[in-house]
Amino acid sequence: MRVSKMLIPTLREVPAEADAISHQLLLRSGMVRKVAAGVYTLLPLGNKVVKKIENIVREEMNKAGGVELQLPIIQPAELWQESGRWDVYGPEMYRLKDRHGRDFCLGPTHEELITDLFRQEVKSYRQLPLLLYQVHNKYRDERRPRFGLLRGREFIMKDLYSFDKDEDGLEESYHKMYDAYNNIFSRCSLDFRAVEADSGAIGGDVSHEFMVIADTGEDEITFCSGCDYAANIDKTPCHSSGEDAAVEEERPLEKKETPEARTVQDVASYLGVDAAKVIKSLFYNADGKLVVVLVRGDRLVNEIKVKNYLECSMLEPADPDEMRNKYGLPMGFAGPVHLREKADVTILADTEIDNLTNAVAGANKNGYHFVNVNLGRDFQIDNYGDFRFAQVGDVCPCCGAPLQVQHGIEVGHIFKLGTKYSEAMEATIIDEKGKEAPVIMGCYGIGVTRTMAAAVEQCHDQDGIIWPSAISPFEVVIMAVNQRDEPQVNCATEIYQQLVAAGIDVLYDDRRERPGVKFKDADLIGYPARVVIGKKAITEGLIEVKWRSTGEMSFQEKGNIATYLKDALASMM
RNA sequence: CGGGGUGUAGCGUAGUUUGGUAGCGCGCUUGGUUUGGGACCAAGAGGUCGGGAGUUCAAAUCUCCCCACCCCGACCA
Repeated sequence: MRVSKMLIPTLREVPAEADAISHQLLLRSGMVRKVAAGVYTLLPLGNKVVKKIENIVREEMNKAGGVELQLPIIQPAELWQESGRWDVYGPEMYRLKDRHGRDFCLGPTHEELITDLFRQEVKSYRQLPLLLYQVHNKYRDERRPRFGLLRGREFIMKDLYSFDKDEDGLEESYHKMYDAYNNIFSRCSLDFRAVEADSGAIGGDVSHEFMVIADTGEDEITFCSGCDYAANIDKTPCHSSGEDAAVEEERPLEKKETPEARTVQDVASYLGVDAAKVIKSLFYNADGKLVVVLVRGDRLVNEIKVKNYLECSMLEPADPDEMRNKYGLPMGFAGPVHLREKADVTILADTEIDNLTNAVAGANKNGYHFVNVNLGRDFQIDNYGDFRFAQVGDVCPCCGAPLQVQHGIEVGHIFKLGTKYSEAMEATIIDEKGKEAPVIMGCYGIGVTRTMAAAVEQCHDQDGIIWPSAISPFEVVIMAVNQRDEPQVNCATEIYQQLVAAGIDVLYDDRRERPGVKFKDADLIGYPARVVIGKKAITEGLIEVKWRSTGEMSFQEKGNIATYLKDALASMM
């Protein structure tokens, strides 16, 4: 392909709307353009990257026994009503009506459609296992699309659904996908990690996320320095570190004035104590019931753990006005002591609260805190539990070694669904004994466009993108220093044709631009290899090759160039 | 949805406080010179100043309403 026939609108300056580095570079390198918030056009180069990722995904899915099909984007409401998700999904789902007033949605996901297809077409265990997948657009009206392609409202996803006759079959399908996902992201040359994850609203008990490691990632993951353990921080269990506070004699409860000290930090510094000595009391509305969660002042409440413990469908911070007006509990000064006298409230305490002696807690009076608060003597709780977020240095739940924390971008997520959808939608199969039972399902997603953006987040420098060769829009860019110099042009054309013939994905920058412009664009776009035809090529038959990732430059014999590039690129895969 | 911010040519921006009829850099077009890291000279084209209403002799600038986009939070298979 020649640049003169492409559309590669590179930008010299960073568009003001882009903050995330991948967003900036994808715009500047002429790969994508924004159409609306979270909606993007893939320009030729961006489209090519997407196709390369999709092909890797397809190859690995097919290798694992997957079969590709394509489900519609427009989906009838009836199927969603059947699964119960029409009412549950909320405003994130794009809903529309046809001319007859019938309800439809733009598919945010495809469990309903695949389950519907399955129940109509598959009846017998003999047809299982079945792994069906598609690579298609998904639509989610995110409250806040952000970071360019990392969180869009329209995006490309590969989703595969597994159908098995029993748990063992599901286990096998799940492992096939787990392995395939590892292969996919390895082939994309990404630094990633598979981590245990919360299965969330989709249901099921086992779930893994595939995280591309990047400081800018929205997710946090914990991993062990001593063993293989790795998990989403939402899911990481916290065990007591064993470092019980030094045994201290309980001192008498005392109320102290702490004007304007609302945050743990304020209170701790005002009273001159460590934040870990303060009991943080966070009030929640859990399906309409008031709940307070107590954690140490230096800890954060993990609302997912609270929600899972309470088995409630809604958990949100209690309304400060209601707290004050209805119960007389002032925000910032509320605490567990004498709390029950004021409100009917469930009191949950993180396990670490048990270790506190002579702690500090809000006095439920504006401008006051209690000091020397002791559990049992001064307040009671309903239950202990693990309600906090893990932190760096916490003990690994598997081996006890200290945990590390990194940020990541979720590019893949695999779930065991079980019978959630097959039961709701009566997708059953006949087993060996002639008995009818709901089919056992799993679902496995990869965000394709997100993977492209994640790769850029991870692979770039101050000059631009550094594509891993497997997903680069082209493997090699070739150019003449002077596109008006006939010998150079002839030589460049000749080598370009050689490379094409050798099966290398090569782009010829045949623009009559000055070399600096073409060099800058090559660096910005990030082709793995750059071939330059200069004077030396004409006088000595030596061709310059420069590698984007290392900056390494060398001269190759004109006759060897295709072989050299082919070998070098192969060794990078 | 709450908080904050920004909308001026394709991109980046000045001008807004203190109202006087829009400027700069890059890019684009034409001609010429140049050709190993975003060239130079000359001549040009390109703007409903996000939209609407209002105040005023006069609005990019002041007032009100709306919209879009970005950031933080909440939310999220």
